[in-house]
Amino acid sequence: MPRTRHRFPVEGPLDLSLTFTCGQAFRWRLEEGAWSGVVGGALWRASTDARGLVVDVDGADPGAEVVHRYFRLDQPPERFLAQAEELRALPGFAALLGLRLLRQEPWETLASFLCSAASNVRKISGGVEGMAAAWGDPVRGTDRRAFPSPSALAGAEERDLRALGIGFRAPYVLGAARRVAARDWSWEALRRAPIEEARTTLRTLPGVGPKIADCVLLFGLDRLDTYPVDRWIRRATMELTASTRARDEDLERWSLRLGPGRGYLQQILFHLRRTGGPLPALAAARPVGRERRRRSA
DNA sequence: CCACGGCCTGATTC
DNA sequence: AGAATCAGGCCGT
Repeated sequence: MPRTRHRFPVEGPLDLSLTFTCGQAFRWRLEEGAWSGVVGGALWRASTDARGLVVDVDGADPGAEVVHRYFRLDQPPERFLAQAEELRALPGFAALLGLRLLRQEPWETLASFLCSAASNVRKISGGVEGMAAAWGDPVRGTDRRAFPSPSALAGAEERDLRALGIGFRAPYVLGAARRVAARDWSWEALRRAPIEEARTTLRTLPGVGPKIADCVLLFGLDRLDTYPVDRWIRRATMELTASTRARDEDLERWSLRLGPGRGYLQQILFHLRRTGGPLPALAAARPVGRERRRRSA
């Protein structure tokens, strides 16, 4: 079986464990000391050594450039911190800079996050892996399968999807697969569209609201100028700004100050809040949204 | 515009 | 133990 080894020097910290388990991707697992995951039609095995990142590919090799881009090695973390001096100083923040935002395939990202509503990483992974097992093409030389195409999934029966444990999300995945498989759907157009237009288009898909639309843009369409507001980010941002009555929309507007790389910061804040508990208010904190006016004396 | 309950299901909590 | 309760939302009312 074909196997290709790619090596890359890495600028800045890289923490594969954090990167694969932080909840942006769902098909990576630790096996025999290396992280292995299916990307496209091949099995990748990733590890680090003193010289940087090592990726062994089983199956059709996509080429070094594709692997390099997948790991976003062209954009080291430092690049995203220019407008986030205050966040850098948060306890525990610096240790998370090894988290890298992957560039994933948009359809797989969409299907995965459709399964994320009121769920958790473990359960989402089960659903995603189950879809691959049932409708994906085998990866030669391995026991795993590629994530199925929209048209492959569009032909599935809802009960078979439900059998994977994704529950009420099954019709969303099916409906979205059918729409995306249609001729008039274009991921490339979405990549180039103004951000609001892209969000609006994504939200026409069943099961896609503001949060999932932003996740697809952030993780699947290389749009780091998004700030998906979920439960955890809501809490984190409210605490950072000392707010009590902010709407998601207000929190998102606040995030604009974090700059065009705010999506990366969002993922770090997500992990920080989820694993570390409440965050301290920033020095310059000012409540956002519909706070009651302080009565003047 | 806002608030609320329902939705599958499995893990955690009481 | 067996019954609530809760999860990285969305949708309809």
